Amino acid sequence: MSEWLSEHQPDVVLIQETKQRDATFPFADLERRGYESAHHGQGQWNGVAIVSRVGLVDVQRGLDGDDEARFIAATCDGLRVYSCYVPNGRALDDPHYAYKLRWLASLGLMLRERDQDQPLVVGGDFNVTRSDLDVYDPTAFVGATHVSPPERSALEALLDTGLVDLGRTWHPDEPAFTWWDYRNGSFRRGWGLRIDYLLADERTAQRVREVSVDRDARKGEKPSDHAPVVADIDW
DNA sequence: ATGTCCCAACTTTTGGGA
Repeated sequence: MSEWLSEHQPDVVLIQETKQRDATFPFADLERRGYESAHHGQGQWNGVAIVSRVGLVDVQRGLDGDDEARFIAATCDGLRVYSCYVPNGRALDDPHYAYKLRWLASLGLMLRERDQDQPLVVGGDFNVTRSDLDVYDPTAFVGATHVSPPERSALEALLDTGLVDLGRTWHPDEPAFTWWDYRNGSFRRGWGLRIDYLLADERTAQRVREVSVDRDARKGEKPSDHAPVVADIDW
């Protein structure tokens, strides 16, 4: 993480699956590097954070009615940012899948009720593909989560509140995968999914210069199974 | 198509979650 910060010099970072309590989050290390942090931790699972070197105020932890650490919001230099870790769902007949749909609906309600004049970037691990272009082999996902119509509709409903999918807008024809399973040599074989998004309001989207997926971060020693989605915004 | 990784625990192996 700190190597990645040094190399890329981001102003704001949205992190998911920190998998720790607030007490162990490296606030001090990040501060030495010039970054303020807000963390909403839980323990072994979940955990979300926002790290910023351009200010960090008005922190909101948790989604209304949710008791898991999957949402944190803050304002960084006038830009409102959400860091979201959408429930995985596990299987279509698992209670966790119903929880996933409820969670997405709850985020959708919050987005519908927001101040539309407030510049906003909603980012994170959504655990949903928007379309089959986001899936390395749709036949391998028949009957699985991450591709089902209810999830995709729920994701589309978020965009319908006036948000732009920056990754797909800047890369309309290539998969731009963001996640590869640790198993099966999936990364080497190109078996990925695009499930991580940066969604911006239309005015902010117009100020975006470049969007990329940092695939290099998926290589090397003990990588995350996700690669960061990076947006360069002319702020 | 299920080959990894990590963590917790009634811990030295197993189960669960991603």
